[in-house]
Amino acid sequence: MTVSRVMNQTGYVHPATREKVLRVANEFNYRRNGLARGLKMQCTETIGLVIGDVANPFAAEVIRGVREVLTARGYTLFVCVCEQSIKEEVAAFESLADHRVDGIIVATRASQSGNAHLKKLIESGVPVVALGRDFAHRHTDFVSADHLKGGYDATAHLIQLGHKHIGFIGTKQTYGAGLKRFQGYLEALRAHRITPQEQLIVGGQNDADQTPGYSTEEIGYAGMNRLLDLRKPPTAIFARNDFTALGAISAIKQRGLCIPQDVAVVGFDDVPLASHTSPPLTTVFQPTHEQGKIAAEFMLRRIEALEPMPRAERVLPCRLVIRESTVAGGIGAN
Amino acid sequence: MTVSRVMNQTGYVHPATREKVLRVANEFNYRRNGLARGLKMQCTETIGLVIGDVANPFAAEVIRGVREVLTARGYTLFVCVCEQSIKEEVAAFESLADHRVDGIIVATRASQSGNAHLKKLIESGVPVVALGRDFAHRHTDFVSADHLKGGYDATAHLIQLGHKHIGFIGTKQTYGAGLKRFQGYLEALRAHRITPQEQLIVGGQNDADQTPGYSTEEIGYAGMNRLLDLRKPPTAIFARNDFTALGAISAIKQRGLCIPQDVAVVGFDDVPLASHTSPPLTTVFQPTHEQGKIAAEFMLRRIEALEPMPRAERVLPCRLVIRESTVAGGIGAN
DNA sequence: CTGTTAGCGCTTTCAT
DNA sequence: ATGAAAGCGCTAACAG
Repeated sequence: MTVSRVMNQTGYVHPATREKVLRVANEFNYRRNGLARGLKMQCTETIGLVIGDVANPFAAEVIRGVREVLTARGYTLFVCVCEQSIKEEVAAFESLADHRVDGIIVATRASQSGNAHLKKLIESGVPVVALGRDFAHRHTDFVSADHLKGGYDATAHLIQLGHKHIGFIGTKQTYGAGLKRFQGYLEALRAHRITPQEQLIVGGQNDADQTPGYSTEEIGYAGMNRLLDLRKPPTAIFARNDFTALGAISAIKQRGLCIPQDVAVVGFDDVPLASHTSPPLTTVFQPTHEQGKIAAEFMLRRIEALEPMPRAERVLPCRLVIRESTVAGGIGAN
Repeated sequence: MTVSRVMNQTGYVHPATREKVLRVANEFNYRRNGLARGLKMQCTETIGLVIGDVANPFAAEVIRGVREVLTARGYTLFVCVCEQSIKEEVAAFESLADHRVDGIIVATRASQSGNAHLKKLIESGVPVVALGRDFAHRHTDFVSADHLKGGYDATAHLIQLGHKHIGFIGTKQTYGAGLKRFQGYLEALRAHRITPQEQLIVGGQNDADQTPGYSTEEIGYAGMNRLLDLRKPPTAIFARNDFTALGAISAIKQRGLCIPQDVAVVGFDDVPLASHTSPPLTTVFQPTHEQGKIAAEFMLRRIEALEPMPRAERVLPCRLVIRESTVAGGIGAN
């Protein structure tokens, strides 16, 4: 008991006794048992973050934002990665819940079974915040960027430059940010009286419930080649994310075509690399770090509220960043 | 007790009772308490991975490799990220140890204070495996790529192409992979009777004990500009990693110089993007995924051994990947 | 086949 | 200023 008082710096302990305790503790490499503590206290001061693809800069930024807020408040973040399948995502939920984290921030792509499981989790009393992922629940906060508007703006930008034949590259999805961006693309076309054309839309097969991963360079490269093989290839491309855009750029250059003169390209995310490609990539910036911070704040508020709180929502605006991959004349264009 | 038997599928339980238990458990959203279980069992079937910079593809690959092995054996991986400071790294160690993970894989950059803390951890009985990080301890396994030889090979490749004036770009370090690569650079120069020149070596200041982060495009870009401003700029560059190399490429192109004719560039890591840059980047591949797998295997072996095991070491070979940033003629060169 | 006892290491409360 | 008792939820070992 005295040891407990010394370790937690709580209650009165004789200075000499404290010294002795600390000395002996150090000598025997004593370390308090967080399991026993958590068991007694009914909280672990620990938050879990479930994320799909750590390779994506998006993940890194989210983690940074979340951590920034959590560590400042004395919480520890445990990140669970699940890139292979929904099964692993569910396993991550189970693990975190088993180990009694105080809350779970979910930043994976939504899916039927994932959502179902999440709902059970919430009903068993675990505070949950959804980040950039469709999930509606009365007791779950939600933060995301406005992917729909971002997709719309990117496409409208191309249209305003005079393009009418605009392709879309990216894994087809039934959920999530990718779908929203695609919908933005469709809406922008329709708003400008351009009929979307099936053959201008390419990407992986519809495997949303199988692979939580992101669209890659490979998909961009392969997709672009498919588009360039058309009798009437597009004069502009909206790629679902920057990596896919880079793959597309690679394919375009390989055919000796010029960007943006022959084909203009827009990406999404504004990864650090986007300003260093040649030509620098026009893209849509999303405030990832900010999303992480807000998710963490939502979570802490939820935990520290004694009673179940109503849902909080926050959708942050994206911002079109125009570079030389759509508008010629910059130094970096070639 | 009967509930415990049902949940763990151990011992004999009457089928009817089992049914009833499961039904009620489901109804009340029962979930076993991992804290209590861990407290009793003295193990949590959980491994911690401490990593510095998740933004780096290296991290993603390590995680994939580690996870692959751990999940197959029923362990859960908790990733702790610490990008800001050694202080955060130490906090991550503390947290993981407090929560009684069964072992800790450390993949941050080595540092004085980090190492000291790690030593205490090991002495308190936590199994530790070091990945790609200098750390010598009798009871700690070690796995890494051969960064020294990789750096040597990259530099030797440039020398064999006829270059004598070869620059190095990357944060200066006193520990870790970056230092090894730099040493490889120096050794290769000396082996070919070229005297290293101070002004050809650029990078951030020596802040190894402060920022566990990696060398970035910004450093590459700024460093390259510094080198190009010299009266006699280098004809070839070895960059500490691919991102730094990309920054350098960006700077070179911006001056209207050609790669590899005016300046040849070699990176390190072979990130997925390296084959998609223009020109495609010559770089040194390191088997990151493999390192993750081996680290996890070492860890499990160590955990499952009843007695303290002697140190195991494994240094994996790197492989030079020659592309058009050093040898002209490829399609992607421009 | 099921229940009882004890104890994992901690903290809250109450006594000294 | 320190200690004793009780209990957090679980499981190993032993009854029944």
